[in-house]
Amino acid sequence: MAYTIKDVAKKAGVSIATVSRVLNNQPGFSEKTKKKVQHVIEELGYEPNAVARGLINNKTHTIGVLFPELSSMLVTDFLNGIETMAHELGSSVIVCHTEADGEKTMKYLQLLNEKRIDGIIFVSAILKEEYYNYIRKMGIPMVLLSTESYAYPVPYVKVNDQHAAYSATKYLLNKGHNKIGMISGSKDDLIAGKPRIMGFKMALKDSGIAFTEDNIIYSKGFGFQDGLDGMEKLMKQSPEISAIFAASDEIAFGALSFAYQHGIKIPDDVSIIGYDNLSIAEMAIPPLTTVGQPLIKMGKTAASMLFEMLESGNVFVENRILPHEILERETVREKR
Amino acid sequence: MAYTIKDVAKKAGVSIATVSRVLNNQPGFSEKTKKKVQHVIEELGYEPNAVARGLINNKTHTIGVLFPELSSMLVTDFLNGIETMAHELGSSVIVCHTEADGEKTMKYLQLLNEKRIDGIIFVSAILKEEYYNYIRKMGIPMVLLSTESYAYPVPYVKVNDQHAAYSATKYLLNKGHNKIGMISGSKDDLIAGKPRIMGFKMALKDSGIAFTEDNIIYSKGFGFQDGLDGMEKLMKQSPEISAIFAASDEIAFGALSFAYQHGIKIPDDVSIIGYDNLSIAEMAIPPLTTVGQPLIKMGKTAASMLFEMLESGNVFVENRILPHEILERETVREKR
DNA sequence: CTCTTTTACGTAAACGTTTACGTAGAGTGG
DNA sequence: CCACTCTACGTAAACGTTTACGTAAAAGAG
Repeated sequence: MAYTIKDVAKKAGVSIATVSRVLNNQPGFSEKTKKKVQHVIEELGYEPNAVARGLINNKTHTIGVLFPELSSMLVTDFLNGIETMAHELGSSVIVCHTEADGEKTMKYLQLLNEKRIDGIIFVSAILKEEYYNYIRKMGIPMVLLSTESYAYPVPYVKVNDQHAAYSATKYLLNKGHNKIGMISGSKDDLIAGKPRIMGFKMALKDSGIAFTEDNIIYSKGFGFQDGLDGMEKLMKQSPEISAIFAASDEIAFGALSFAYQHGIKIPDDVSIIGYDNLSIAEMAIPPLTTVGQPLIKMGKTAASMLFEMLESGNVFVENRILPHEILERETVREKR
Repeated sequence: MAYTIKDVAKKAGVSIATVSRVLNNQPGFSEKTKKKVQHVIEELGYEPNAVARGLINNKTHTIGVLFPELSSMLVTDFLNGIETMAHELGSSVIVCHTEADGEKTMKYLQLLNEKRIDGIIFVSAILKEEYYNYIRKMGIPMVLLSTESYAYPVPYVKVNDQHAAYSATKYLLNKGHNKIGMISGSKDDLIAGKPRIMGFKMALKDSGIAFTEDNIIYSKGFGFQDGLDGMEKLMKQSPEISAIFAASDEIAFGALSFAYQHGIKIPDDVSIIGYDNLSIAEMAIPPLTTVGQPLIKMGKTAASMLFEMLESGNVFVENRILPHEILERETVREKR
């Protein structure tokens, strides 16, 4: 069994209170006893028990992160950012993947509650009433990452999807394209679906280009297969378009693949711009032009916000809208 | 503040011992009091404090996972498997990314020790003496994932890299190629580097093909850039080869990209087989033929092993060599 | 030199559980 | 109806810390 504070106290010939004080740098000990205690600690290799500390301090220095899925490539970077910042601030991260399943999510929340974690980061999913109420009862701070809640006052960090989509579309317009299509995610998705569609439409409108429903494909999700299918439909439905805005990089990969399989040259025949800037975007063939979210930074920011709330005791903190940027690579070409 | 067992006891008119007994289904209470207690629990929404439980039971139902980096695409699937199995078995997962930094790793180990986690999964990195000794002192079980230790008796789960590399090479040979190159990782990497090189050489030898050092490029790591550079060197150095074994999928992507940029047709001019079967392998252009590791399954297996050790109290458990498989897609072609 | 303040501790309670032990009452066998 | 065994509890200690409170000695003020 590992040594306890008692062992240290006994060996150093002081009380456990004194040991605790030097451990936590609280006033009330002389330089001499400090040296003595530290020496014993060193000698025994004593390390304090965070569980016992957690019990009395009501603080576990652990936060929970809920992802809908661990397979999406977005989460890697988010997690990376969160973990880096959390560790920097002295906390550990427990990951949970809910598979976008309400029941599973509630089970996880219960587990996290029992573990008495300090805070929650909720990623890329809709914050249902049930979740919100439960977390509220837990009485710990929460921040949303890459999602937001219209119903509840929960701070979030995101990019402005509508602006970003607007930028992407505008970028294509500026390259001389005027027949532009979009492969969007679900139009019922209020977080990642609708705003991007809105941004797309708005950019067209602002450029005086008529929008027709034929130019947009609504897929179910934001995955590779959706891109593959979406591209097929779009090409059939609107063969005249010369550029496409894909609502995610994975969709763009699907579109790229379909194009490759059917002899459509990218960007010669049609230009494609993606959304996300996943690490593999630059590995694509050809390297994918995309509007990038600062994924790692977003993760870091979410973690910082959480710790800010933790320290200040505030239940709310300012939302953060991080800037997107367009990464010009090789899937978009000026229209001749 | 959340309710405690005392609140439940008082409200139910029993002692805390009784509440604890019904919570843990230990004998010593009547059906009637059980109902009564459960009713109060329901009513208050009481949930036990896992921290207090951890303190007295010396078990936190939490395991730690150490990754060298969270950005590699392998970890997503590993983590997915680990988290799924751990959760199934009632434990949470704390992720740590050590950035392959010894000092950082030790810091993490110390943190995990203080948190009194139940076990450790150590992924894709060399188990240094320092780490091993420390974990040993912690007195908790550990399993290695996608790595192994020659120096210490630690159970691991892996695929047989040498066999897998042999299979990959053999696959190319069977397609009629006899000038085969390899872009390997570091030859000093005893886990992922050397065995794959050995398998490659052995397959050539068994087919009676002379091996020349010109046909192999030793890169530093297993990333995209390594593939890009490696392909360039290889093409310059040995233009006669018709097929390439890439020691990782990311390397293969790099090679694919270089080929694309320089008008080398894959698989018409040269065939490529990768290693890993990352989820993006099938999104490549063209879809990447590769020898696949069952990544998620490996993660699950590692977690199962850890829990087996935890339950049985054994310090050791059988190693698991999981089968690899060749995924035939479109980057390898029969040689005319 | 005396009185007060400060310093440097020690003692013990508290955090929320589990569990060994004790005990009163019910049930059982003869 | 007695002796015994169960059953169904309650009491209190323990897990490893932190911290409020008490106190003796040292330091400082006059």
